[in-house]
Amino acid sequence: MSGRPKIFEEEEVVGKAAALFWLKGYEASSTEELLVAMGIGKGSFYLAFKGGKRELFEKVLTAVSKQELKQLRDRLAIAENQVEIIKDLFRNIGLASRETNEKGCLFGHTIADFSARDLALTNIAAQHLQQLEEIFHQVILRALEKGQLRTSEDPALLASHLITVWNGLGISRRISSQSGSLSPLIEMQLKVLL
Amino acid sequence: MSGRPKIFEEEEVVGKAAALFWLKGYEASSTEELLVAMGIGKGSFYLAFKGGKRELFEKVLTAVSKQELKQLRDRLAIAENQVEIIKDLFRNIGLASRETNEKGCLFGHTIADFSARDLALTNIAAQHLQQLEEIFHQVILRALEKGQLRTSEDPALLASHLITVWNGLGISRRISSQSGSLSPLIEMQLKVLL
DNA sequence: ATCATTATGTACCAAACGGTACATAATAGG
DNA sequence: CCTATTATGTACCGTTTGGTACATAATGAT
Repeated sequence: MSGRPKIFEEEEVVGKAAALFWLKGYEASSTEELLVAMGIGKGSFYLAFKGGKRELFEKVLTAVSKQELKQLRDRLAIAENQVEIIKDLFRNIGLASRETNEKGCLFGHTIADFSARDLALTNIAAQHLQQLEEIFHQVILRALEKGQLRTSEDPALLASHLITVWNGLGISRRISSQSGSLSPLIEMQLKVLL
Repeated sequence: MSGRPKIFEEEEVVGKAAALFWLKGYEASSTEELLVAMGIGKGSFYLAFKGGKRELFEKVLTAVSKQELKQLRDRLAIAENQVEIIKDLFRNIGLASRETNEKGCLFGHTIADFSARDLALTNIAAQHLQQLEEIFHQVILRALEKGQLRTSEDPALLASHLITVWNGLGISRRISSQSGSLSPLIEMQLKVLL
């Protein structure tokens, strides 16, 4: 039944590859570098990921998406004031370290990179953003019901707007000189959630 | 003094290269493809652009930046209501064709691509956005003086915010299904300029 | 112990990449 | 018309790329 044992777990090496892709982008991360980062050899890699680098990136995208969405949903599930959780999501961009900020948003980056040449990957990234938008939407709707929010804007548009700002900040954060410099901007931007 | 005549103008081929870079990004545009798009051979190319592909891209960035900023400044110079010009800039994203939209924002894209590996190119793109932001800033200040604008937000922050939205829309437009679908969102976003 | 099975590391490879070398062509000046 | 000068096209090249082939190692089952 079972031969030589694996020396790695897929989830783990996908995570390590994610860090590199996130930092350097797809093309600029060579397979060699990725193997070093993942700590496995070519033999193991191409056995586990028959589709090579592209399949790896696809798995990275879905894994990161799943993880980020779960993390957010978990936080929302136990929160008294869900809107504050969303706001904190944005505030954290302002507070994050320089290294974290230089990574920007993996999904925005992916769309920029691939929208002209790989529909499948673009769709995965687009879907992530759509799901994030849907979460924003639901939070806004519930907050309106509870009277925690007194905006007169269309909740769906408001959610779209937040995604726009999210993606925009994903670029701004990459070129913001110091950690914290985006905070005043973000605070202003969050006034749409009053 | 002068030998064999050139069969191309630098400005012209830089423009043609820009279209390809803009559509496909830096890495995905091979030198071969670029040469075809520009309509010149390797000999001419490497004579005119000693720095090769990278120098070409740098010239593309500066050329597009210069052109776009000039166009905007010219429009502002003859406008009665400058704020409307800025608003139209955003509205045009909503109205643009699918092909135009798929190009997204060259400068945002460049930052995403290069911020982790090429400071010089990143800076050119960042500078463009800063100049755009400065234009927004000035327009807002003047509109406030003239009483054309009655916002209580800090003009500098407002300009930063507009750049954020600009960059965010640069991503959204790449995945928006149909032309025009972003317009309601953009109209809502422009309410910060009241 | 041997065998089937699965994983690993290494040697190897074809293709594409960006870039160079160089022979040749077209102009202006003398 | 010859020469200096500049531009062009083509043949070529070294590297790097992502990827494959294969011999070998480690396990469970019999």
